[in-house]
Amino acid sequence: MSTHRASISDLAAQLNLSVSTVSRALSDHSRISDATKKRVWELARQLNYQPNQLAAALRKGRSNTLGVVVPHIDGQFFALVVKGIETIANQAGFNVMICQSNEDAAQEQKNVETLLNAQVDGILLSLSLSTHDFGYLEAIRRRDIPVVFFDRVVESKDVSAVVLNDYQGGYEAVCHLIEQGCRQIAHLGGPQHLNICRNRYQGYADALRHNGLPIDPSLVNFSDLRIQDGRQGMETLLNQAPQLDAVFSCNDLALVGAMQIIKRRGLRIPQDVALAGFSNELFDSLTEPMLTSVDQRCEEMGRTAVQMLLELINEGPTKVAPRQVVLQPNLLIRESSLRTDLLQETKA
Amino acid sequence: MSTHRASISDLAAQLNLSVSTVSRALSDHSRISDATKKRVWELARQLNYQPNQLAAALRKGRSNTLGVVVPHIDGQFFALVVKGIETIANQAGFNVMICQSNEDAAQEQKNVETLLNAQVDGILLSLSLSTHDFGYLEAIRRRDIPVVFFDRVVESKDVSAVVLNDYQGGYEAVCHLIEQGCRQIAHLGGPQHLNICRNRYQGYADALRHNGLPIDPSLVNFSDLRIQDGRQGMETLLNQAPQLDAVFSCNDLALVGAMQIIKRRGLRIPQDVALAGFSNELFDSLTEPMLTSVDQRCEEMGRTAVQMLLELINEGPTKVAPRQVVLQPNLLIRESSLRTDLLQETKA
DNA sequence: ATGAAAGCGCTAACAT
DNA sequence: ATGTTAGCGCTTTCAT
Repeated sequence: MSTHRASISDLAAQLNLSVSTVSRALSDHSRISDATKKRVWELARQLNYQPNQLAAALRKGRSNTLGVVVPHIDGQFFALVVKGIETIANQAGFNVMICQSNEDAAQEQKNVETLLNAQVDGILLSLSLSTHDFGYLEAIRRRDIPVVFFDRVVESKDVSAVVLNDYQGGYEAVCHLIEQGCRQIAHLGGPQHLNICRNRYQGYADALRHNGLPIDPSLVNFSDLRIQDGRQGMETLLNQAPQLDAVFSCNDLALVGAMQIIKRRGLRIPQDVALAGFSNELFDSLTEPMLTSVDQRCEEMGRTAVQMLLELINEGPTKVAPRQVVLQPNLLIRESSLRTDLLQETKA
Repeated sequence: MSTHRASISDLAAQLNLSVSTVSRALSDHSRISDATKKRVWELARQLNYQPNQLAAALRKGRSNTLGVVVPHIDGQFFALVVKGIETIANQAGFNVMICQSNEDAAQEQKNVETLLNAQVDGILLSLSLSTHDFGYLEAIRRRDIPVVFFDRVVESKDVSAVVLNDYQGGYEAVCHLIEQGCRQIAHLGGPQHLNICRNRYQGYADALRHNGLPIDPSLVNFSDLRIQDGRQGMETLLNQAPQLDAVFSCNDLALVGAMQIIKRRGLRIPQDVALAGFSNELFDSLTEPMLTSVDQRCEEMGRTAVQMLLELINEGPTKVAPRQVVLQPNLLIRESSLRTDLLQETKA
């Protein structure tokens, strides 16, 4: 017995049928007799027939494969988004090819080309931090391959995209701190050329304003939000505004740094200083106290993005108008901000 | 101008050449004149010709795609392994398709079938926790598709695999604790039916033995190693062996739980109790004190596994004998175990 | 140095 | 209900 893989024509030959009949039988075509179908299926099982998807893809002009480009796959956020993408894509019978741009615009462009050459049916794309020139995206449009952006998106009404409402996340977190009785709320902000950081800051500012609180520049510190930036930022804030009673951070890493400084100074969390961050990182439940944070609904973002993409693929990119979906964030209240007894720990 | 994608025959028609000549020119065949090559390349550039890899793959019987099956993609470990895999695979001109089994044996089998149907040239596989029946792997062998296992492997000399030396990791961590002056070293162990947990425990036991220390059952606690297991395990250990002066944990999550209990009891780390864990999780540098841990060389594992797979693909699976690569772990010493002044913080 | 022709395995008109 | 035929875009023998 050879190691030869059974093909449709093998089945056809053994059954004295034409390849087309076998092909139809395999796909349960309505005008093939039940008897024939049974014979075909039985032999296919026996010979362990597996369709050659490459050939089918070539013929049909459709690979049943989706391409994904993310800045990186390590780190909680994109890993979860990808998980969401895979779940839905597989359910719909699509394979997924994942590429990492490593935050590099050139690599991102190469990734896209790779995916196009692999004849993917659609692309899910989250831009690298260094991508400023979007010209190369023309290549995708020229090929009529649908694209859906997620999280890091081209800000345009002409593209399909799904993003989180970062503004709302900041707004809710700060409102929560105010509800807990905080009145001097500081902010650790990120690079303001990034829309997510800008929006979170805007949410912070508006929450203060709507509650009749002033925006005090000495309560705001911008940085790159690494852990050491959080430490340094907190030192600065405590020096120039020792009366502060809460911190809202644009990410959780900087918040951990801030927390270290606060503890070191002998201040109590949340009684003296309440803390809230952004991203609901895994470690938020490992610190003491556990950190309140805005959840970004990563998996949902992934699921939504694929659903939009599948729609574009099935309807044809010209028929469906581009739209922008905005997901609502989910504030997870933990010990670091809860001054009352009720501890609301939702999900993870 | 149509949205039609240029194909080889388009180029051939426009240049009054045959498709075969154009095909050869594009692949820089030696017996095509430089003049012709230049004409072909020029027009290809103009028309933005992109080869249809599907067609080439069908013809060549080679898809230039590798399949990867991991238990899950979130979580530091596999994300980093995948990163390593992608790096090398892309360098070698291979695409990568990633599937998640979600620790489910049935899903894992489906993933493998999906990859085989997608005509991948090789498969990288890390087994799910629930995989006990390896019969389905026969399907891969029947197709002569090379496979390399990593981390969670089939323990057999007949398969190619790359794993970490978990025994050595446990051994080194415990030797380090002994060097720091600890003599009553406790162990938080994982499920002993998992070879990684068993090996780490063996490393612990042998390190004690080789240093003339007794193995005291009241210093050992087995669990599933979630954070709450770590807390509970530590309570138990401290109750039944209050004299303990160090803990080696089979993973870092349980160690965090243990740390919380130790702090709560007012014991100092590392002066009263020194701590060492396993996996070098991201949060190890966020806790106070920072946690000593055994790094698993995730990216290197990924890189090594692809290299082995590419070798199998290029040489043919029958020509290269299966081999098992064992990577040496890397102990990262941080504050939680360092009783002297020298703080050795290597890499991240 | 170039061309003609076959074929990878499949699907889908277009017959009958 | 089944068969015939063409072709997806490419590579590769075999000619010349």
